[in-house]
Amino acid sequence: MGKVIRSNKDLGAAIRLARKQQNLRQVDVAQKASVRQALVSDIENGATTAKLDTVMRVLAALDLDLSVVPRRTTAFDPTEY
Amino acid sequence: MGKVIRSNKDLGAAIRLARKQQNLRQVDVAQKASVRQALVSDIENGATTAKLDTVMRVLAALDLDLSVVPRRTTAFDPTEY
DNA sequence: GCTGTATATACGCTTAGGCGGATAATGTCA
DNA sequence: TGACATTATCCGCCTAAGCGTATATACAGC
Repeated sequence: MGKVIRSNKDLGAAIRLARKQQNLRQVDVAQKASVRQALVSDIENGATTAKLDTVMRVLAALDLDLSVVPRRTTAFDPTEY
Repeated sequence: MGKVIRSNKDLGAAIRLARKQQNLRQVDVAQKASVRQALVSDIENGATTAKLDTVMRVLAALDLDLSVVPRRTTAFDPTEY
């Protein structure tokens, strides 16, 4: 299911993708999350390792959730795809 | 699957649970994550809104991953439990 | 009780996140 | 190409995350 995040780059990519899919501008997301447009830009570009707090607000603005999942060491499982 | 995180409290609980299940001390996790024991304590108690960066390191130390998932608005689905 | 182990707090310090505000690039389209 | 919309950067500033170190509780087991 969800996209695994292991770096700020990963997070930025996931956020940008979700934002595009919803046809939103950085300003829109920023407003919903109560942050500046500049910060959304930074996060999407992986330019800052934001605070968890901030990340969750931005994700919420995109109707996304953060989730903790066991790190998979198992082999590729085709039934999951 | 994974546990949804919407606050630092949620995160702390998830981390503490995982740590206990692996019979690890805060010191052990701290070392693996290259942070102080005191910080692990703070995070587990939701006392600080840590940086995403730090959170990921701690989770990695517990063989956990952070994941972005769509926020579920759907009704309760018994097949998932 | 006492002793060792684990977790929670404290203090001063450095670093970096996020702000307001503005501006520079970049894209887009008529 | 010009006008507009969107995104990327920059400034100074303030706050808090995280550090090192140390200590204070809490939690065992004997």
